[in-house]
Amino acid sequence: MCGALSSTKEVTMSASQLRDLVPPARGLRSHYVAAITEESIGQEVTICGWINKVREQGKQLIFLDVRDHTGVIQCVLPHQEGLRTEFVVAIKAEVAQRPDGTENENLASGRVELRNCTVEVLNAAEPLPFPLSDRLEVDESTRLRYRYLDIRRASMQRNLRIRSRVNAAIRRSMDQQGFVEVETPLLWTPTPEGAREFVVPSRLQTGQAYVLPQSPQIAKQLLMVGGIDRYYQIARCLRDEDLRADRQFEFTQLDLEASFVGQEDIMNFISHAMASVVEDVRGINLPEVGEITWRDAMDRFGSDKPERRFTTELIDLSKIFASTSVRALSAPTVKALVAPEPEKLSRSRLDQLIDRAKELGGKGLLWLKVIRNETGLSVESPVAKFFSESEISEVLSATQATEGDIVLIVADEWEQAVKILGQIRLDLGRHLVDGAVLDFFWVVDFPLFEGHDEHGNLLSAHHPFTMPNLEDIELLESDPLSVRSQSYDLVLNGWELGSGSIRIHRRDIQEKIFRVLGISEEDAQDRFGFLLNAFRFGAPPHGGFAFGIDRLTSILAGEDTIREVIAFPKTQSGADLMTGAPKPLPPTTWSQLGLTPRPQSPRSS
RNA sequence: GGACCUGUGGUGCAGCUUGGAGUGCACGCCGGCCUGUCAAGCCGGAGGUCGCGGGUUCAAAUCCCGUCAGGUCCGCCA
Repeated sequence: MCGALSSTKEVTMSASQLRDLVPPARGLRSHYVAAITEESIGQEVTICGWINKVREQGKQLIFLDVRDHTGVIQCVLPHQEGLRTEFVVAIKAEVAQRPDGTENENLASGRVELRNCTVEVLNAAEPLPFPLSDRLEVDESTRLRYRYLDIRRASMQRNLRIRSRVNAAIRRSMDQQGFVEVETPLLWTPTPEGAREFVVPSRLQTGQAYVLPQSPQIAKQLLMVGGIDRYYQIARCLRDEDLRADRQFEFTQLDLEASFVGQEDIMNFISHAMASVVEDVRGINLPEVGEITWRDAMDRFGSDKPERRFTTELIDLSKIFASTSVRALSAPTVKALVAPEPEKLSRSRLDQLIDRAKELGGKGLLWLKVIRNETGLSVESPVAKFFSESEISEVLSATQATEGDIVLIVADEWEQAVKILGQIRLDLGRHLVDGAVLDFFWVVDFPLFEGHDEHGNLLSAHHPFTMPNLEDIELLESDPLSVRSQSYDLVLNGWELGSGSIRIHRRDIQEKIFRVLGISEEDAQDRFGFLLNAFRFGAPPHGGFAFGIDRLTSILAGEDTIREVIAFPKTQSGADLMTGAPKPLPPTTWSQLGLTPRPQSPRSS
């Protein structure tokens, strides 16, 4: 999608705010277009940019719309051959008031025009392969093939400039809060667990490889041992995982870590940065960022990153069906959702929802349509006949559903049930939200562990250095799955912007955690010995956070995918359509690395 | 690894269900006209391997199979 006319985009940056961004002109130009106003009438100016449109009006009159990144202005000149769209020009001219009745209110510069123009063509241009107008939709692969042209479009200009301001606001906030920007290596070593990493074979030591960091996690903890106290970095992270609308191989995080502080302090640091960004980009004061516990988020919204901008919540029916004879509902947890816009749920749409529930790993989904008959409210459903009278009336009272409503029900293990219904809640309601609203909040009290691996060992929910909640430390051996961690996520509009935790700095607790994770001492030494060694020499208590700047920027820009806020993104299959990367390498390059590629990959054959 | 959607002059679409000549619309491009246009207008013109390969058929953009590319999602992403 590249439509730039949605309301969210208009609230992002007004014309007057844009004008504030216009830098002083230098070089060939005396003015940026947005700096030319009615106050400039009578002045001589030189503007530089691209011809946006040529309107020939006969032999004696041509209108040229000239564009720079700040705006478009009309130039009036007598007939002149050889001017075409997207030619690069410098125009020396006089600013004049437009004649009465010819003002254009759709143009910021529409009350003035340039006259007595001297047009210098700095460079010609062939006709473009696609129109640059934001009003016209263009296939994304075409845009990516000619990304340098796509970037000329107003929406990309705006998005990349918003991104720059996001970065600047973050740096300002971090600086104010006493954080030190430290760069960490890109060519590094594998980190424990987590995402698949990109590998860079070593030429000097063939057979060995560096790994590109999925995040600077370990590095920043080492900086705490090094006494940096408050570190941050706008860091590129690389993960060799499948791409999505909100995921690229390489993405950018604000990464920070601080010593001698607790969870609330870290959350305050981040909230300060967010407030700084929102104030800069949206011009509004961010209200205090609220909190919700993980348990609460899952129970009410079926997600650890709830979209709260529409109010439909999951309703617990487990008690009603605790001893039911409806076989599909005999499960530990029974959750219900009163569908928004039930009139849109045709029989076939409901069948799709059942398939969706199965796709999400569930056994299915029941639906009850609430109808009115002689005796009052009742339900219509393929499974209605299995329900007892009292079950139906209890469901109706628990859900407050009325005539015409459709109640969707999922029964399963608690986490499975809420997740499935939570996703369906999103599928049905996501389009109902007000795009201009920013709903920031913290999710806290995550569990320390999530389930077991194939060997029966516990799995870290965050990472193995996450500090348990000290109140729960006794439960580590007896009931580990109920141990809460000192970790926290920041959620914005149903997207997980980022997460963080207080780290373990005490050896005894770390050993205990490794034990329940099934990581032996040798194992630990082998995988992250350098970190454990560092911790032997006086590691301060510390914790940190990281959040995705691509996601934050795309939300602030009102875009649906992070590709819209990345200058040169890759496609879902990891290709760069402009350069053709990834490409085959010449045999000598492989052999220098001590590698032999498999003769033919399915892709290149 | 899997599911679904899309692929038609430079761009965006329609045509596909129900097979019958590359048929249509809008934008752009080229030429002409036009002295106040601004999504300019009017007239004329050029531009196509219907993603690719195979099959069915007298006949395929259309039906079937495969494949490639792009997208959305599941798995994956501590």
